[in-house]
Amino acid sequence: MDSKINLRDKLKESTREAILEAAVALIISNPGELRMEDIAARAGVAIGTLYNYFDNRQVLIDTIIEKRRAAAEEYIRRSLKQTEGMDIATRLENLFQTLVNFLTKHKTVTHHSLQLKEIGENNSGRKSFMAMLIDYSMDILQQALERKEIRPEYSDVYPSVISGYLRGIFLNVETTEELSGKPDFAKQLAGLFLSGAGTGKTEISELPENGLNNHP
Amino acid sequence: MDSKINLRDKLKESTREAILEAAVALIISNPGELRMEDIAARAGVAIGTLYNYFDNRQVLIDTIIEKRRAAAEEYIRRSLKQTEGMDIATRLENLFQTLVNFLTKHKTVTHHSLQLKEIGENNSGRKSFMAMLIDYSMDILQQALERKEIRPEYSDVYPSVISGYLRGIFLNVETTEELSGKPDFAKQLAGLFLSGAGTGKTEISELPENGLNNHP
Amino acid sequence: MDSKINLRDKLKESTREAILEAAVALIISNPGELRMEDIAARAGVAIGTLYNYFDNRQVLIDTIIEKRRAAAEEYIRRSLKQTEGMDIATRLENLFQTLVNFLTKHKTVTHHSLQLKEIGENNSGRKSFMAMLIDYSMDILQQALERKEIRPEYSDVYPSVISGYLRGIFLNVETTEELSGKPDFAKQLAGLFLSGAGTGKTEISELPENGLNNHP
Amino acid sequence: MDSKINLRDKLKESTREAILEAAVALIISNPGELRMEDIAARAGVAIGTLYNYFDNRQVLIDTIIEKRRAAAEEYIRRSLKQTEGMDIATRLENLFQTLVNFLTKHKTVTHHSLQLKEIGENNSGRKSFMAMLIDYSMDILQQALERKEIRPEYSDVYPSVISGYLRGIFLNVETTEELSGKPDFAKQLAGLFLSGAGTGKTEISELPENGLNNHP
DNA sequence: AATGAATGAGCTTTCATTCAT
DNA sequence: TATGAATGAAAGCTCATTCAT
Repeated sequence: MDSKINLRDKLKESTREAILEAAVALIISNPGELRMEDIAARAGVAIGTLYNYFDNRQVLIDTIIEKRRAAAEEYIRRSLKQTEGMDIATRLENLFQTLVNFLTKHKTVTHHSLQLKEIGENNSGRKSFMAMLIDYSMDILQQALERKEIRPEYSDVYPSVISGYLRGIFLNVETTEELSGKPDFAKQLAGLFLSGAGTGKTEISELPENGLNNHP
Repeated sequence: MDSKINLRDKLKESTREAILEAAVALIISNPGELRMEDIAARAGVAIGTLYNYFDNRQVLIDTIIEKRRAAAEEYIRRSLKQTEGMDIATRLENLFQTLVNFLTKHKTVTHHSLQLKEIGENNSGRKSFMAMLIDYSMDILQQALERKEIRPEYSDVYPSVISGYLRGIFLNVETTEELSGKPDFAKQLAGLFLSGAGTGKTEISELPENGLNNHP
Repeated sequence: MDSKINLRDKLKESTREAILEAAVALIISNPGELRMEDIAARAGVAIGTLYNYFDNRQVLIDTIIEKRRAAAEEYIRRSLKQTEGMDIATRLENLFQTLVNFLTKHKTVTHHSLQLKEIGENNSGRKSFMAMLIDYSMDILQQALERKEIRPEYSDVYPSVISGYLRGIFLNVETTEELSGKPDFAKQLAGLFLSGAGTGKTEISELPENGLNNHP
Repeated sequence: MDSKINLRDKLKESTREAILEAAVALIISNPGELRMEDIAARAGVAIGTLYNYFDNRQVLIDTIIEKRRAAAEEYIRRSLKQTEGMDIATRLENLFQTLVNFLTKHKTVTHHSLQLKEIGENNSGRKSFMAMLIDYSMDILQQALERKEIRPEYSDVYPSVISGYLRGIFLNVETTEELSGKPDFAKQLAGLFLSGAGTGKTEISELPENGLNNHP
């Protein structure tokens, strides 16, 4: 009787997973549309079954997004632990590389699940995923600032730039068909961030001066 | 007869504009929903009239996005012309500042029009807007490379990083209530890009070496 | 142009009426079920058209009930005015007869529309229809009491008994196929109410004494 | 073996009772809705179990109504036996008082079970309950007629009026919070029925004449 | 006998689009 | 050209009923 219950629970869990997988597959093949009927058909169950596992469409979508986010967080958290206390260059490279690795593995799903229009309607979508990444980044930068590994005069723009880098990685993985071929991508990003692109031929004018006037 | 036709065209054009303006107003007030009936009501015309000017809903949306993109392009093109031939620091700062200015002025509209769910379904949305910006940026970087103002060894990541900076600007404008207050934002971004964040305390390991092993 | 608008309004009104009539017909043929699809089919319009005239199913139903109630009230109010100030026998007979007449005319519809399960959910259903009738009856009895035409010692039960009489009329009309045949029905009701059924052979025991003990 | 079967039957019967009680409880708490799932949950059994005892939902509902009706019949039948052969005043008062007592005890259940929308769909609902009461009343009146205790000229309206009185009692119990307080209610009803409300100030015009003309 | 996950017909409601006036 | 009532496919969701375990 005990094994019977376990078996039933297992079946139940696999139905639930089948539904989620079907939904994910549909999101990938056609993001922006996700009909309950299609999910049911793809999962090989009746429409009513969907509602035995998820109260409504939005809950199903939120579940997918949250699972994805939790997986990403766990993946990244474990990876970043490896470089705890190390220097900024190492940590930054590791962060970038970890994100590349994760996105490469879950490319389309993560990308598309983050594009669902419903995302704007709950708070556990893109914002929290990015927020998590930025939080980790800020921790790293904070430590580096305390260790005087990075220049304090750019503190104001670090958040924007780092979030930009992260988004740049998203974009890069999305648009790059071949996942291989750019093994140094993360290292280069970290290097560029730390050492800058300039060759010294052109000096940056002092910061306090206000530069060009752009026309309205 | 000729002037009559012009007048008629002008009238027609103003109805068209009224429709577009109504749609934009609605997008701002409630992105993610855009009903033809509401657009017609707001524009003060009948639903049928919408279809006299736009074949269908998607065409109307595409028109809004394209207008926005074209306006941005014109704005940015004219601004960048001012720094043609100048040094990379000046040009980059100008590019960033121009984008800040444009986004600040058209904040909500650009932001929301880029969020419409329909965007994912055609190729003339965010991608083309970003693509335009990246194209301009690449021109600037290409010139800088030729002038040896920036380091060639990071060539591979410049596109990602620059698109990251641009996205960082988007994000910054979106989340910053006060448009003033960070007058040096663009200058700092340019400075960070060119001179780097590092203080030299930590050296970047040589590029060709492959760094950390992230767990699968 | 003016006539055009009028024509359109007229058409619109007739569509509205057609929908209501279709719904009423369906209620009669099968009370307890009322599908929007069937209403549309019977009215000869599309489902969407129903929603151009009524926000939702419940509003449509409420409209039917309210129309019926308003018609009844108007009918009864006008009829009762004829006997204002007359003696209780005349007024009571008139009230009963009026109700008989009205129900006979609108038999099934009134009956069935008052049975729709949705009635319990709004306050304008059976309760207000009966309440209206009882109010009118109480006015009549009150006047009779003041004129000493009826006995004050039964005051407590008049409301119950009168509402019972009214319900009895409902039932009688419902179950009587032939509307003719009982022309004296209302007069007899009034007579029975006023003069009682007893022949005097059996006296009613004095009121204050408490009668039989029923088993629990 | 025989006792084993009995035990099994008894167990089965108690499950059956649990289901019916659960359904009744739900009807009371929310008449107009009665979901099989809720009944099962409340009864502490699985949905499938409901179908082991009742072929379908309608049968379950009919069973509840029929049980209620049978209980009422038994209650009333036993009570009326006490006054067999007595005079009309006593018997009528007893009938009314018995109904008051029964309804007071089972107020909500009877009330609500008679409101179920499904009632309209079968013939064993309100009609049969009322029909039973009317049958008993008619027996009483028939005996009174034979004994010349009541006037034969109103014979036609006695059924309607009696059913009206009975309905009046229903209404009175439904709307009266305090069950006590009107100890003479039944007695007064009987008195009013037998002796009439009139004081003689106004005579009822002779019956055969047709009264007022109501407008169509 | 009991279970409860699975079923799917059926229902309400939405809204882009059409077309007669 | 402008109008807006009519359209109806499409979607989300419910719940009585079934049946393998």
